[in-house]
Amino acid sequence: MRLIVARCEVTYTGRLTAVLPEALRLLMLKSDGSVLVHADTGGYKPQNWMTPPTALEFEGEPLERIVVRKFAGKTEDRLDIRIAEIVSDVTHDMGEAAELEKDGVEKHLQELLAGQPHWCGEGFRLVRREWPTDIGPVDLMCRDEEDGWIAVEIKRVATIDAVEQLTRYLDFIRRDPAMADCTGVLAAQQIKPQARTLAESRGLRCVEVDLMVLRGEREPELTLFV
Amino acid sequence: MRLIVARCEVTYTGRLTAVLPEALRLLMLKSDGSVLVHADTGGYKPQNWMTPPTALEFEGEPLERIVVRKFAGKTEDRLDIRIAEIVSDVTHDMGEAAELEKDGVEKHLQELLAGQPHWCGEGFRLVRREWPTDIGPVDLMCRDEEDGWIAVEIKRVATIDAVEQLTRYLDFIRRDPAMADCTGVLAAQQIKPQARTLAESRGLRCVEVDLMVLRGEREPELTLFV
DNA sequence: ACTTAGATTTCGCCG
DNA sequence: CGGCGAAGTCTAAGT
Repeated sequence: MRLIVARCEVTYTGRLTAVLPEALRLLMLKSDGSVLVHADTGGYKPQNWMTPPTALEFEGEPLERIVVRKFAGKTEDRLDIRIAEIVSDVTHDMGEAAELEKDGVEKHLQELLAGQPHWCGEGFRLVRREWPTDIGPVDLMCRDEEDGWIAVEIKRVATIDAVEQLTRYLDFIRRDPAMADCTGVLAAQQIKPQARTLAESRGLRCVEVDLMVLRGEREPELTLFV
Repeated sequence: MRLIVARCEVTYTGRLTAVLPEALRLLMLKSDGSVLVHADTGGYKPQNWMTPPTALEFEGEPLERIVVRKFAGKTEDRLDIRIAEIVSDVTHDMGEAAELEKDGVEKHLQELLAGQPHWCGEGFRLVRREWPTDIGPVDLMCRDEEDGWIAVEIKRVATIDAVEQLTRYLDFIRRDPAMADCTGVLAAQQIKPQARTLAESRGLRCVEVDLMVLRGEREPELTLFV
């Protein structure tokens, strides 16, 4: 990884046009071809960047210009870095960094709900996970106490997109006469109000689930009015 | 900005739990409180990070541990960096970096079309931008020469999602008897063929607009057959 | 190569 | 402060 601290002006042309006026910034050139331009503020995002694969071109001695090119389809993306002054320029061999181990993403929610489908609805039994349809798999397919079919879409945060997704699945599932009365449940850690509005306007049930409760690490909230 | 190249192990707990095994990485500590952990590969994204506002805690001399805390509502987010070996540790005063000037995003398109709604359709007058519905605001609400209502959805690149979005808005708008005959227009710099097909099958008009023409920097194309 | 869906999405705007 | 939608979203997985 090459780290250059320099006073520079950066121009991006591609999907849009963007110009960064001359200022002191960090240029991060990764060994996979990534180029990131970071300011001292601005948080997570680089001010400008190019994702791999890229072709780099260096001009000047000392360095005066870096051109980063990418051939993405018909249009060429280009990052043009004009360097006015170099404050620091170091290269570190960092080798291979181990992968990130994550826990708590949507997949885990699906695993937990598959094992305890009653959190999706009273008396639900799991038929199978990743129930296939012509347009992709539904997260869970369940049956209720009256043997009715229920397709369950699981999200960490459910937005309107999730409602559309579940609606599409149901459209296809119901084409099978045996499942014409299949209903839908949207299960998520958090359901956005507008997603709930849309879901209920389409007759889809909404269930908010708690990861801690699913893991048995917290008691479910008591129902005050029975 | 403080740049530390170090062999370290990083643990994140918050919205999920993630562990990075010990390896050589770049730690970027920005003056706004951002902390980014970058590997030499992996492109654009940091392997781990925390966005401002944060509280940093340093332990050991030489540095052995950095704890980054964030108080986001009810749950505390925490990044725990355990440093095994420091390869480099430098701080640069980068001052204020000028803002990024972007050009060609959807907002500009909406501003320009709001000022010249006739590009969306003959004789259109703007009623308001960001017309509210129960499921979110429509980009433009217009009336035509016969005082008919038209909802306009604006996109940089219109895909099927944009058609679905406009359809949803119309479903809700038309529930008001006074607007039951509201029609829809999809306006975009580029309309994908499948989006156009779906839109027209639903009776929605499609308009491709040219940013240069809207700005008056280019003459509109002549209509060959009048 | 293209499409789809997830993401600790992040970010900005408007209520 | 929360909700919503755009983003040069990025990225990984499936086709």
